[in-house]
Amino acid sequence: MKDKNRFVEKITPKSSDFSRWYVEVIRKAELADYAPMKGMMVIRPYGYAIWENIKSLLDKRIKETGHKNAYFPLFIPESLLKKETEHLEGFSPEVAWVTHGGDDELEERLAVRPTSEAIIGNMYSKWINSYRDLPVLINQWANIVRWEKVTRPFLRTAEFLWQEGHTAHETQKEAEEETQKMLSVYKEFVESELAISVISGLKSEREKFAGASATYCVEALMSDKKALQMGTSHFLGQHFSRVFDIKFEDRNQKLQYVWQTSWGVSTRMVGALVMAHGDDSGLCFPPRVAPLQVIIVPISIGEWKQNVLPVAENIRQSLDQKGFRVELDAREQFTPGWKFSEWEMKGVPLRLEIGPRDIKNNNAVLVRRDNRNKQVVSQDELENKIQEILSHIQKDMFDKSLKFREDNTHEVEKYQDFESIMKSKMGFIKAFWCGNPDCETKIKEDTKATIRAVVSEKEKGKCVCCGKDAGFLVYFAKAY
RNA sequence: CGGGGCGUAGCGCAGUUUGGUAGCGCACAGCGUUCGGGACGCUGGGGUCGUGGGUUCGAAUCCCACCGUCCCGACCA
Repeated sequence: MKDKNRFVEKITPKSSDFSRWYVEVIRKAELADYAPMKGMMVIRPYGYAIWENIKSLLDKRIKETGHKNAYFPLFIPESLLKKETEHLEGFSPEVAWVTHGGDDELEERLAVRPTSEAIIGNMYSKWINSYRDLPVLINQWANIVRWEKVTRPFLRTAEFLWQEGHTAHETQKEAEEETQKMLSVYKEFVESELAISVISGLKSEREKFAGASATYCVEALMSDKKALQMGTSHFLGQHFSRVFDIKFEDRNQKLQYVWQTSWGVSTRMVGALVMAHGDDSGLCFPPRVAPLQVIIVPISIGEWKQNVLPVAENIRQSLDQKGFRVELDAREQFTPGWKFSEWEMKGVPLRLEIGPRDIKNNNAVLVRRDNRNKQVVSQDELENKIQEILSHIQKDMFDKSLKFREDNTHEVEKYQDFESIMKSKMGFIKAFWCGNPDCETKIKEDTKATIRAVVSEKEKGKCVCCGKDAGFLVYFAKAY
């Protein structure tokens, strides 16, 4: 009887059906819900809080590296988008068009931005005249619409939130350095705040951004051993500046086109947190971005009811004042056990239990979400202990992610091994590639794996596919 | 966008084969007993059966179209 009830409440185990687990945990933890339009979701308060934390931490890093925020229009005239053909061809299948204003048909239809290179390029051509105007270092936080055919909450939705940086520079070298700089900002951000270990590198021609000279990325391995791109940084060369006529007079009084970059990360990050850290009990958030860092569960039995709650509330207040994200779950209709499971499912890093036993001894019990370790702590040293444990959780979660990535990265020389690993173990395959797109295509057709990142172009080896001399060391994986 | 599955109360489902006026568990509300790992009893509220059309005396059930969602392929942050 009790077992049956428990079964109904529980989510599908991650190990038995990853996709189903993913969708269930997102809905049950109230991160997001489906909207009535295809491929669109509502990000609920608990999910949005993670995005807000990501946003404020990343925004700080973006500003520290010299960028300023601005906002450009949601709509882009078709003629502007059409100026760059490669770019348009890359995006046209997924552009949403506005054709009417009120009842009147527009003379020129407007694209709902699938990305903002075109509108920003157009404005930069007005703003940039001299080398003295450079560099231009602008970032915007915005929503993006791409009419995707296959969607999944957070990972690929028709509308998503992101940050897109767009910079213009005097020299190629400076723009290339900017591209690398932002790539490393992303890598450090994902690893230190999201506690997800990533690889970074260059995209192949086939995988790169439409219109870019070079696309770099950070890629992580999710716990089903498929790869997820978590951020991109593009070196755009003078591609867009020629198209949008972004010219400046250089130090020798010659007219030049600017060198550009663009880079972005999106709400996909939230999906990555779910898939990288979650387990059969639900979500598990790293403390740095967790919506709640500490949940206080009072054990208030019988006559202790009057005594436990005030103490719990005092603890909540003092932790709150110290800047911890903390809540007290004082709901009477649920038992402590129920609350334990509930908050574990919602991924709160640390649970604080306080009951009659603890109050007698001036203690509290702290339980970690990531490894369930339990310890009794004196109420007098709660703050320090919690601070310490939270930082341990952050570190341990990253170490676990790093180990997972390393354990699931396979160095392969023979094509036969490549195929069998992709069929069974999955994960990253680190191998040599000759650079021929035909090999890339064959590998994709045979195994569904794609090149996630080129990590070195100077190594010497034999192509895992054709066996010819190869200069590229690359990571392959099945990707989201 | 192709191939397949699903859509019935907030969630999970039964009912559809064989048409006859909608049900179960959980959740929710009230009262009481409980509370250190998903408590229990009694009482109660909640449904245009995804949407629109058709067949029929009568449709959750049969037919058509559309929408949404999930899985597998082709395309992508």
